Amino acid sequence: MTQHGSRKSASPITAEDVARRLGVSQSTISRAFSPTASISEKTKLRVLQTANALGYQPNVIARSLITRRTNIVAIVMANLTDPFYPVVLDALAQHIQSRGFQTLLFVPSPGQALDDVLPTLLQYQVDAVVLASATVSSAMARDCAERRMPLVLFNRYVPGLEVHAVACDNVAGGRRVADFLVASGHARPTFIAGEAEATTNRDRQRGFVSRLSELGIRSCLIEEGGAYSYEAGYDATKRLLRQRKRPDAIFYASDVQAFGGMDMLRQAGIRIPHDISVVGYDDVPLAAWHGYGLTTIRQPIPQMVEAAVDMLGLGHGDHLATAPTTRLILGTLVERSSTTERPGSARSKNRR
Amino acid sequence: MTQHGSRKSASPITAEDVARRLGVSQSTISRAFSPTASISEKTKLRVLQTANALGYQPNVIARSLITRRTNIVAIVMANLTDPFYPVVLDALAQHIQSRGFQTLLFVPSPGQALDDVLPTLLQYQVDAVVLASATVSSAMARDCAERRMPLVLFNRYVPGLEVHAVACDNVAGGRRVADFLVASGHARPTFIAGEAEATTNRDRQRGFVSRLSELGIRSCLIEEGGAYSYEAGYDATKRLLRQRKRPDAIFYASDVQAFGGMDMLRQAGIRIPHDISVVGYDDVPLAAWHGYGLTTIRQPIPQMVEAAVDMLGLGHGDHLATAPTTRLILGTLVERSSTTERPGSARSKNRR
DNA sequence: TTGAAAGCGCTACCAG
DNA sequence: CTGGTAGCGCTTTCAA
Repeated sequence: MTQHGSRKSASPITAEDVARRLGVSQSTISRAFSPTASISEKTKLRVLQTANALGYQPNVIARSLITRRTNIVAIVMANLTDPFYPVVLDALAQHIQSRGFQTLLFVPSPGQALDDVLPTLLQYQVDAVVLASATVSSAMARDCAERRMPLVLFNRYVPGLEVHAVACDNVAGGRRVADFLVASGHARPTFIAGEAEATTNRDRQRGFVSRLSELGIRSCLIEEGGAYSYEAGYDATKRLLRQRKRPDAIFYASDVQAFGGMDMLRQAGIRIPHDISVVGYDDVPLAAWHGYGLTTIRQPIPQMVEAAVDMLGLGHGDHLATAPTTRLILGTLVERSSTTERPGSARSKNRR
Repeated sequence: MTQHGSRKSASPITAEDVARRLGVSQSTISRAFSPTASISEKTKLRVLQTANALGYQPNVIARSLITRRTNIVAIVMANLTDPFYPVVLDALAQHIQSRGFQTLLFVPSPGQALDDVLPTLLQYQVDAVVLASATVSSAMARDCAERRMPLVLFNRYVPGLEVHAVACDNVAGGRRVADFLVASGHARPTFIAGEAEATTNRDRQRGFVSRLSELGIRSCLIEEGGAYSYEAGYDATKRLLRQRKRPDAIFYASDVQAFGGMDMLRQAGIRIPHDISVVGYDDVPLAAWHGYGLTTIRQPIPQMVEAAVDMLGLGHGDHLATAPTTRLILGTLVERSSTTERPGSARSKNRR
């Protein structure tokens, strides 16, 4: 239908070209592509028609120079090899696109500090930034605030800092797991931690331990994991098994670690859930696979993504209006085959 | 060290601001940020210093308007939930960044045609496009060529079309698996296909079947998978097991399918590799996990990514010089615990 | 409703 | 080496 071609031009067609062809002013071309501009339906049609015939499309880069909005949102995300983040990225990118924005992805290289990447993104005049990797220093947060640059932390937050953030309610998640394990009759639960510094890790641990304590279990064993990774889960579990007293349940700070742990347990001849129940956190797609059937806390990615994008206040400048807040969203426990009732359990019903 | 701040300006600092402050021309500021421009070391230092003090950074959007290069590469990628692509994206993005470019990520929504997204990307004046999702129509390829827009297909190609493409040599990969399985004494191999239309799938099947045939096995069973997914592998395997004669080896068109298949086989009480050997394709990180230990063809992602980025000819315009070519890169077989020697095997050595 | 003109922030060319 | 000047392609006044 459209017939581009013929022109072997390296330099693309401009509004000027279309204008000349139609014998109208260049402004008229511009107006034809602006929904709010006042232009007669008739000329608008003529313009769009020949624009299409010539293969003309407005140069949004040039536009952004005057409108001061690029319609680009930056996403900073490392950990792409962790199965959790691709799901987040997929949801984020699609959500952003559906609002008419594009996604500039930044993947920090291993040693790269965030302080390096933010200036680069700012140079690109992005309209907003989502940080799903590392956190932000107070200096950078201030910088962004001064530049009126919407910034939201995803799945992390900085306690004392005035920054928008959205995360799963990890404390509540940890508590939920404690409730669940105790209710199903577990007496010697263990927590295997993840990335030591991460708020996610700390909150999950804190919620878990404190709730256990409230329920009368004060001796929760804690094994450091060191990282949110398969190997970390595997190794930590190996270390754990050297202890004299074996736990009857293990709560891993993340699903990937749980997978490593489950593989380790099975190698050691320990049956799941018969000998040890296993619980993870995230509910990555893998958790539902038959090979694992992992009971876990589901991070409500759709809601989290929606909240994050809302906070950016794309389009209207209402981001500026709202004071920086941390939105915590409740996860839900998804019960699968990696956990079971222990004798003496308070619950009598069987499930699923 | 740097002291931004003080200015509560919503409008960012421009080169003009810095110039005024220093009592020099705006051109001088520009030159200080251009490596090739001729400017005395002394004034350059002065400029950079006060620029830094004022928090000034060149607006690359404005720059790109005149240089006609945005230093942005677009990546189109769906399938983010397939464990293979995040690894690719990670490598691609980092590689692109290391060359001083940024990545504009486009994730097509489920039903969205590629014909929709390309115009959008072109509006953003990206310097190049990597297509790692779907393929390109000849009309679009022509469009890109006319606009001198470097375009490379990743992990796919269009047979009759003049477009740059890089992919694993899937035919060779399929043949390699055939060689391996026959050499290790397998007599009744089966292929479980993936996404029917994908060149990757077809090539793997073709290489596998043709090589088997050369080796004297003409009766290779083929089961349609329909998709590169865990469920597809699981279901296809279930169907397969209803056949009267059970295979002694299954080659899945992709790792994810193999995982689904392995879980199915185990549920059916079939031992891997004792009863059936399993081979996948991709070598996603998961394949190395203890729970699967999948023998598979490793896609050489680093080389593929490097080749792709080279083909884009970022920076110098040498993309235009080279005629569109399809670069196929050899994968390697990674042997793990999902395969074993069968009695009567030509190979006598045991392994790992 | 339309056209002319003034920039958005920058690079690039031209003199000096 | 530096300062002026002319745009890059577009949006947006301001008149007509």
